[in-house]
Amino acid sequence: MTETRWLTSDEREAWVRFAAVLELLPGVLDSQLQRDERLTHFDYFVLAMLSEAPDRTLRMTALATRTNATLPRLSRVVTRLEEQRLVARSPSADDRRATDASLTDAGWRKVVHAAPGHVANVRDSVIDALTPAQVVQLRSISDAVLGRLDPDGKLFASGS
Amino acid sequence: MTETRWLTSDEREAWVRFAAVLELLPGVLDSQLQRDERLTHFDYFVLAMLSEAPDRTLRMTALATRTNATLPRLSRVVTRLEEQRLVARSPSADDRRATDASLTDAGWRKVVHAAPGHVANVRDSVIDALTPAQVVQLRSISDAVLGRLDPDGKLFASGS
DNA sequence: AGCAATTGGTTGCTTCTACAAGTAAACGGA
DNA sequence: TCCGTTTACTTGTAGAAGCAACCAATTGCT
Repeated sequence: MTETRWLTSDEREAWVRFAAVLELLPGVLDSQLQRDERLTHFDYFVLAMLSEAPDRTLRMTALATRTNATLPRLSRVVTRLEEQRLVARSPSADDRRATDASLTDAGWRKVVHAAPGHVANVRDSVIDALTPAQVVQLRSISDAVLGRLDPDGKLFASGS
Repeated sequence: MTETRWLTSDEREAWVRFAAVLELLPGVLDSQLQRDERLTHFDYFVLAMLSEAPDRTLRMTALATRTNATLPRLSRVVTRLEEQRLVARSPSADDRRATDASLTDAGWRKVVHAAPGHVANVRDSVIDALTPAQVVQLRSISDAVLGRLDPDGKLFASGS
């Protein structure tokens, strides 16, 4: 164990505030969608990823990668969404181990209905609080951090 | 409902990446502490807040505010930490409804032991991925967002 | 003083997530 | 071709978080 490099005061101030955002923002995102659409943010994200995929269909593993979920987690979420008839499972044609998840018409309507409120919330909570320059900075910063968190860039098969 | 203001491409790129960070970072923070110290990040933060307080003691409500937790959540976490003898509860002197939470000596040693690894992880995952300029930008951005998430600034009684 | 409303905290219940184990299909040598 | 290994997914189980209901102490109004 080498000598600890403590944070400088600039670093500490940035980190403390960023950590607070990290703690608060997920709750804000979740509660708007929960209140207005009875969806968690993760549910919404799953539906949104499917809505952008060819045929509105993805294999479970691919969907798990895009949403950064573990497979067990995704499996349960898809089960729940399936019970609500927003998503349908079907065995994959080319690999009988695999399962495809597809957005149903009802699921598509749900995403379309939910998107405006969600976007408004994202604007309200984050984007509109920033200057255009800060938006660009946030992108670079997030890129840099993602480089550490997700070195293989698995999370970004598509631009989303 | 007025016309939806969709995100511009700059905004979308920033948001998608930031959302990914939001999804990944908590897990990274948690697992290092879990693995090395058997603490969640939230546990650690509770202990850290106590360690900085006068007499290493805070009222439950004050501690909940500083850690941005609901009181039910904090109550259970403190129960758990109490079982591990890291924290002790005592009835407050001036208000018999209130409860003070104090760091025990073992709790203090735990924080001191855990801090270097945690700081190293924060450096590794975030700070060292950024230029000094970006660290400053991150602070401003977080401040701006916090202004929306936490308009009353409850979260920042102390600088932490 | 006496009662209603508020504040401080804990607990019951339900939902969500993670980890680990289990099943089934597919691949890859000997 | 047969068997061991890997891949794809599901399920059992246990830990954590939120909401709402709850009790106890305090404050404020009359």
